[in-house]
Amino acid sequence: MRIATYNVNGVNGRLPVLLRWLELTSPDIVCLQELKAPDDRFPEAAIKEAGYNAIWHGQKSWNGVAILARSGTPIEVRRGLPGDPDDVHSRYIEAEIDDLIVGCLYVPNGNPAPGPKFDYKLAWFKRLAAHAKTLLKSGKPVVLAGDYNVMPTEFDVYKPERWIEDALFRIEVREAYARLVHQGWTDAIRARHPDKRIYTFWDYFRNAYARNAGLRIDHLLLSPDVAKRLIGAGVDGEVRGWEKTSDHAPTWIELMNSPAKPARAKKAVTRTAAKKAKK
DNA sequence: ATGCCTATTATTAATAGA
Repeated sequence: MRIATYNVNGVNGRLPVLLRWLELTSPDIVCLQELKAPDDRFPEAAIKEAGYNAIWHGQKSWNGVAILARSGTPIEVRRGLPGDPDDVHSRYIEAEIDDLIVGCLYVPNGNPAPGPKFDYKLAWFKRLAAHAKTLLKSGKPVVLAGDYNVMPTEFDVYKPERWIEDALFRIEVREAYARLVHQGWTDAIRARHPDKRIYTFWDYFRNAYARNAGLRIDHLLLSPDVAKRLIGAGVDGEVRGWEKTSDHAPTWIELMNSPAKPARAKKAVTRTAAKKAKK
């Protein structure tokens, strides 16, 4: 099964692009960010027509997140992160889809940094990490997918030195991301492609896409059970080249449909056999 | 160091994004 995350940058303005991409790649589950629409302006009918059930948490002008599922209905289990009842931004929604828990998130941008927006980003990240830990402890299979607004390492930026002071790359944010992953999550794209330059975002400015001046800021973090089922991961980069497109590209993982026991057992045997053969 | 580009909201300019 395929799970994708896509910062659409306006779900109504990008609707033709979104529908074309859904038709083309048929992901089973989709996490959307930056709907930029209030709840009553979510294009439910068009999404339904495309074959998806959806839940969403909208907001006027900015933010907004949604989860789409092709088979079955996403059952909403949470909207908003715990820890701050005064936080009015629509940046987190969580669903149960079959046996899987899917958290769809949109981390604050945080610029300019330092400043109150950066403080909000760090505080939000702290709440995300606390909730992520709770999810891990639950022992359920979990995917936390979305726009994290952080490039984890220098390898994830076209020109790291330009971004040192930026809220997406400041050391505090990189460390917060590293600590989150260290809880026991797998950064799926990096796990599948350890040596490959991969970007998920290209600025509208400066002809960034044509120059491949990109950032890797959209991530799918997998709990241990889900990580064992990971058989593929990638970015639908060509979508970034379409007309009236988002500045982000859809980012996805492919999971084995059932727990990975038989395949893993086979692999382990093969490795042991290879070792013995060497001796 | 800054603008560049693109969207939304509200009316021609401001704000946010990354």
